[in-house]
Amino acid sequence: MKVIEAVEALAALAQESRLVLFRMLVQAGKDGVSAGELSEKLGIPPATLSFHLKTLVHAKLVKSRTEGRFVIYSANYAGMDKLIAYLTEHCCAGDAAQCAPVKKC
Amino acid sequence: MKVIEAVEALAALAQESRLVLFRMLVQAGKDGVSAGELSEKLGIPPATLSFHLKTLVHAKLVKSRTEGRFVIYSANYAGMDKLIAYLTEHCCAGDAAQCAPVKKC
DNA sequence: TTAATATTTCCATAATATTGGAAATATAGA
DNA sequence: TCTATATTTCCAATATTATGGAAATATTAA
Repeated sequence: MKVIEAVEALAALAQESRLVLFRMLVQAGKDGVSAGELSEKLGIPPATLSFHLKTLVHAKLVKSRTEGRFVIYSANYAGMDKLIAYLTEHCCAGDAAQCAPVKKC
Repeated sequence: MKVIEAVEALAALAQESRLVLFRMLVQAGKDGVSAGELSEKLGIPPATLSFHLKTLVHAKLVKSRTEGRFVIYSANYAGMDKLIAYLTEHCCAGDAAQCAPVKKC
């Protein structure tokens, strides 16, 4: 993962609405949630939510599929894995023993 | 870790100069690096760098100590651990098997 | 085809973040 | 004390991001 990609993924999560949104999608699992349901549950107007979803999709943390008139969004676990791997690597660089997450494993 | 704290830590890292800066501090280890040396190595003017350092310190990802006229900055591994733990938890919530970082452990 | 529903794009406004020169602050040494 | 060095704060310009109403697009069902 390149620095720019990491920055984009971090920026996508560095906003309260989007972090809450992402958590909701992670909890929803593979089935995902429609844009409308997300808008309603989060109390965010459709246009605003669409902007945030686009940001997360572009950062490869969320994916979408179309089902009829509905667009279903779901967490992209692979993208999140890459981000966590990047952070873990750079957190531990030079001295792995300093990094608790690795010690715990 | 609360959502707001996670957002602040993510935002602190979601900027290229700061992510590169943080990586440099992680690699430098406990000894840390002075503000001036960071400014020179990164090619960022002192005032701008000071702004970025303040952002990282406020997010608890970096700490500083004063040595004479110098201010030495170093990575706060504990803070980074908390962020990674938060992300790992919320990445895996609901179905731990989906999350590669956990499977690898 | 027409009406209803779902979502996105367009656009303007508002809010927040970034940048860096210049001045202010702080410490060390002569 | 005076000067040099290190860093931060102040401040204003610039850039980026967030917000949401209204219009546009797309699909379904009647």
